[in-house]
This record gives sequence, C-alpha cells and structure tokens, in this order.
Amino acid sequence: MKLKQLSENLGLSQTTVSRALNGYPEVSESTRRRVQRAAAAGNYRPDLRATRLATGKAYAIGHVVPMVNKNDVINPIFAEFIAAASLTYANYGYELMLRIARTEDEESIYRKLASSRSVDGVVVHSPLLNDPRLPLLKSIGLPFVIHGRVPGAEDYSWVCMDNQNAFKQATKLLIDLGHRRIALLNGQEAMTFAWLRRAGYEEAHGDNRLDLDESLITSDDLTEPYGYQAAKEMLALSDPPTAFLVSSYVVALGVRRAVERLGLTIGKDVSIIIHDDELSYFDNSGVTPQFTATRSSVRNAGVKAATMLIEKIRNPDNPPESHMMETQLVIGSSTGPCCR
Amino acid sequence: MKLKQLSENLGLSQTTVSRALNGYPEVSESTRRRVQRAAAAGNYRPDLRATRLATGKAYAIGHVVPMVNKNDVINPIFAEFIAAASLTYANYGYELMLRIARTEDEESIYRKLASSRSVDGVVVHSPLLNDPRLPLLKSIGLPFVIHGRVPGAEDYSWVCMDNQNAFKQATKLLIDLGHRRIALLNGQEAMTFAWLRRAGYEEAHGDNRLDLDESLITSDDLTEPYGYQAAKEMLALSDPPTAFLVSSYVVALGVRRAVERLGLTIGKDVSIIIHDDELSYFDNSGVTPQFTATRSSVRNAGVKAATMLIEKIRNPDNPPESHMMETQLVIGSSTGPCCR
DNA sequence: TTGAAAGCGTTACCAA
DNA sequence: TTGGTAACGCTTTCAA
Repeated sequence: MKLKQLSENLGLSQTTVSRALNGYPEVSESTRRRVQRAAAAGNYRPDLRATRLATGKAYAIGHVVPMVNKNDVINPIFAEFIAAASLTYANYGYELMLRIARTEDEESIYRKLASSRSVDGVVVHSPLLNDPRLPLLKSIGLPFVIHGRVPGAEDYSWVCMDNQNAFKQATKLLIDLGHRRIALLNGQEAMTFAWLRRAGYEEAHGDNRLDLDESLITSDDLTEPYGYQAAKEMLALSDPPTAFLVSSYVVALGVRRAVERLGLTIGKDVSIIIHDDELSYFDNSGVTPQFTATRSSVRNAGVKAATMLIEKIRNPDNPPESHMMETQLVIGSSTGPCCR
Repeated sequence: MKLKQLSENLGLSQTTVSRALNGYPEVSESTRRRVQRAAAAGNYRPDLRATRLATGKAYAIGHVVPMVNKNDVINPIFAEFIAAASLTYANYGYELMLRIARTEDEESIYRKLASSRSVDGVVVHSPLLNDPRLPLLKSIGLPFVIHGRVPGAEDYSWVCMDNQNAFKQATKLLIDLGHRRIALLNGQEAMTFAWLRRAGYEEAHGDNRLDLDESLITSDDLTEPYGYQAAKEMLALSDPPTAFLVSSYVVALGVRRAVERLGLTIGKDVSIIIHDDELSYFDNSGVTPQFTATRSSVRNAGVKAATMLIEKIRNPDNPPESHMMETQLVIGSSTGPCCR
C-alpha cells in the first residue's frame, strides 16, 4: 500500500493524507481519524526510503566500533550500550546502523557515511588519547557523540562513566582501610577509559602521599587468564599487594582464582574492588567491598548518548553537551584492613 | 557534490556519469576513467537515500535481537556474530541495522521493517522451539536467515553451530573415558541451541544405554554464579558427577571454582568439557579435554549468514539454503577416566 | 481545511 | 557510446 493508493481510496489528496498521518495541525480531526483508520486497516507505512529522500534526513545513526581487542570485536559493555541506544532510537523513529571498523578503514568509513548521507550522526566508541577521529569528524561536519572522554580535548559531546573518580574513590577507600600495597589491573591504556582509571588511582596515591609501585600496575585486554596470571605474579612478590583494583569482572574472576589457590580469603586476607557493569556476576558480595558501574549505568549511558545525539541533530547550533554518568560504590560488607 | 554538478563539470549527462561510476559496460574506457577521476577529486559519493529510492532496494539488512536474558541484552556470541556479518555487508555495499526487540514488539517490528522498506532482509536471532517468527516472516515475504535451527520446522534458511552433534560427541568422549555420571549445565532450553545440546547429550546416553539423571541436568542463563552454584550442589550429591559438560565459558569458570574449592583437580578427579567460542579464556587446556566451537567459528557463521542472505535477496526464487558450521573437538591432553 | 505540483538525487528506459 | 526524461514515493510550498 502506497500513499497514492491510500489517498485515492479515501478520495483525498496525498498531501492531506500525509499531513494527517504526520500530525500536522491544519487537518480536521474527523479527516485525521478517517485517514488514520484507513491507514491502519490498509497496513500502510510510509516508505522510509522516500521519506528520507524527501526530508533530507537519514533517520539513522551510525555506531562505529573499532576493532581494538584481540579477543572480542565487540566487548560486552559496548554491546549493552549499543543495545540501549538502539531502543532509544526506535522511540524517535531512528535506526541504528552498526559498523565495525578496522583502524585503517576508519577515516574512509566516516567520510563515506557523511557524504552518502546514510546517517545523520555517529557515536564514536573506544576513544584513544589524542584521538584523530575528533578533528576528522569536526572537519567533515558530521554530528557526533563520543562514548568516553578524550582528556585534553574540548568542545565535543560525550557521555562517559566517571572512570577517574571511580578509581580515585575506590583507591581512597582501600587506603583508608589501611591498605598500602594496592594492585591495579587495568585495560589497555591507549584507550582513554583505562588511562583515566589509572589517573584516578594515581591521584588517590598522591593525595595520601603514597608512592606508586609499577610492579603493582598492569594493563592488558580484559580476560580471566590475564587476571589470574597478573595476580599470581604479584602475590608471589616479596612484598605482595593486599588489595586489588580490577577493571572488569572477568579479570576479577582470574584474580579470585589466584587468591584462592594460595589459600587466602577474599575480604580477610585480600580485598578486591571491581569496576564493571555487572555486580551479580561476582557472587561474593558480602565478603569484599565492590566499586562498580552497574549494568544499568551502562544502559543509561547508551540512552543518554542516543538522546543527546538526536537533540544535537535537531539543533545543530547548540553548543556541545557532555554527560558524566554517576557510578556508585557498593560495599558488600564491612571489610577491615588487610593484615596477613 | 551531487551527480548533477559532477556531470555538468564534466560536460556529460547524469546518465553517462552514473553508468561510468556503476560499472556499466556501455561506457568507453576513456570516459569512465575521466569520470572516476573527477568523482574522486570532487569527493563525490552517490546519496544512498536517492539510490535506494531509485533502485527499489534498501541496501540494508536488519538484525533483530530479542531480549531473552536477564543479564545481557546482547550476549557476547551474538556480538561477535553480528560484528562479522557487519564486515561482510560492508563488502557488498549493504548496511547493518540493529534492532533490539522486546518480545511483545517483535511482530510489529518485523512488519514495520518490511512495509517501510528499510531493509531487504533480516537475520533472526535466538530461535525458540516452534518459533512464531518463522511463519510470520514467510507470510510477510521478508527474506530471512535464522542464526540457529528450529527443530521440526523446514523450508527456511539457517546457519548454525552443530550443537547437537557437538554435545553428542563430547558426551560420548566422556563415556568412552569411563565416566558414567556426567553433568549437563545448559542454557535456557526454550532456546533451540540449548534444546539441541540436551538432545545430543541424551542421544549419547541412549546409544550407550545409560540412564539419564535429571539431578545432573540444569539449565539457566549462562553466568559464573550459575556454574558455581550448580556444580557445588551436584558435587555434594551422594553420587556426584565425575564430569561436567558446560554450555559456556563463564559457566565453566564457576564450575572450576566449585571443583577447586573442594580440593579436587580438573583432569584428574573431574573432567570438564566446555562448548563455547573462546578457548583461550579457559587457560587450563593441557589439563582437561575441551570441546569447543571456537570464536572463529562464530565469526564464520556471521559471514556465512550474511552472504547467504545477500544471495537470497538477489535470487529470491532460490530454495532455502542452510549451513551447519563445523565444531571441533579440542583435547588439551590425555585425560583418563575419573576415579576418585 | 484541502489540493496541485515541484522537488529530493539517483537509476533506468528509450531514443539517438 | 551517449543523452533526455520518466520514474521511485514521499514531503512541502504555494494557491485555492
């Protein structure tokens, strides 16, 4: 069923039918109802391709995910973020186009998305330090929101978990509990999320006049074996850590395994704080304090980024907007300082 | 830069320029080269919206992911599958539109995708037993490929890991090794992948005239705590299992934890076989046999589904095609029968 | 409150 | 081998 046929059936012009269906005010209520009824009965839906061409809009947002990890193409956090964004777009009549980008293709992908008019804007994932995509997108003039922050850069829109503060507060908590040897199991520090986490960790050390020990800091792709291996090696040091600050739950599972293999007890001999999206995956809350960005925060971030971008598209002259997602400190139970 | 301007610059008609750029044979090579050069110089790219309307194609494939899990919206396997598909579509000039569907919205989403002509076809994820989407999509006439199989249904296109055979072979291996009490930690059995895995497990038992013990079979969302809890309870039985057949690596991490907490050794006291996408996440190969669909298989499945669907769109009258992805049995090291 | 007609930027048919 | 022109199915301007 096309607009033409529908309007002929109704004995109205295409103009009137279109207006009735799109909620224009200058249509009489009785006509509108009649049109709506007929449209529903005839199962009419406007051809999105025609609407796009006629309106000059794409009614689509691109999500460009770079291939950065060895293991995943899309990590679970991104998947949740993107899923939430997708649901949000649907509410606004927008589609989500997903693009996976090899680093060498990334620039041409953005250029093509812009010049072929297939999207109205993009969400940029996995920002890096000095990320070249920022100036690129500005020069292209394609509206964008970054999922993450780029330290040092300004004048762009982003939505981000407060990684730095999260790790600062978590580190501070451990220090206040008496810990002095706190391990940081971080992600790849070329990505700003990891860089910021380390910054928060270092800040808390500085505030408390504690020296950093590089042998307690590692960064890698966030897998279970990484957590196990790193924790195992650190625990074998002559002066081992008494607490672990861990960037993801899978890594924490590895840490837990290393700890338990030594016969140590989490929450008594060793404290673990996890920064991740899914508290429930780690089932010994009540034993160890946990600092976490909950999965719902990730979803909220996706929703926020989506609405921000749509707003930006509708109002291109508004200044860049940014939003820091709150994280929350969840303490399973009281955990005294480590003393083994 | 639009086609009109480009053609004016060149002193050619839009027709000729379009033909030159789209590789039509009736253009002289010299003209084609001249056009291509000018297009590249002027950074011309056809407006995809116009192309779509003119050709009647959408140049887009929809991936509709139902919200089935409590924890993830998109599970990591889907993410990899979808990522691989996305890369494949890009090669063919197609876009991937991602839609997350609440169960109650699913039908209307498919109808809308079809009638608004925003996709040329869809990939259906997470098939269920007697999945209503099959007849729905057939009646709508929207080309589709299912990621997974629907037992009992016929005459549709699918790409699937060979879940049933994988679990049959894995179970058989354990039986041949002397195991008689084999636990199955499965996913939600409303989803066909889990149903098929159980079928394979049961088949191997039947072939060897072993009775099933329902107390050794559980199914749930695939999380670490699920694996831990289920394994812990089973190991406390008066006649505990000597082997575990596990549907995902996170679950296996939980099983391992339960096993190790009892002071048991994997590969000696207890065998574990994992069916999952990422061998490397479980780092004690060499100790326990592992049966696994590797992550590359998942990616291959995504590529396969994408190419099949595009082929189907180009050739709507071809009969349904299906493809069973091979899985491989990876044995870390020789593992004798359990005997504790 | 309604309608006629001109776009939107391509592709594709029919002539030349 | 090239070009004129009519689609494609909407939205939107202008007129009634």
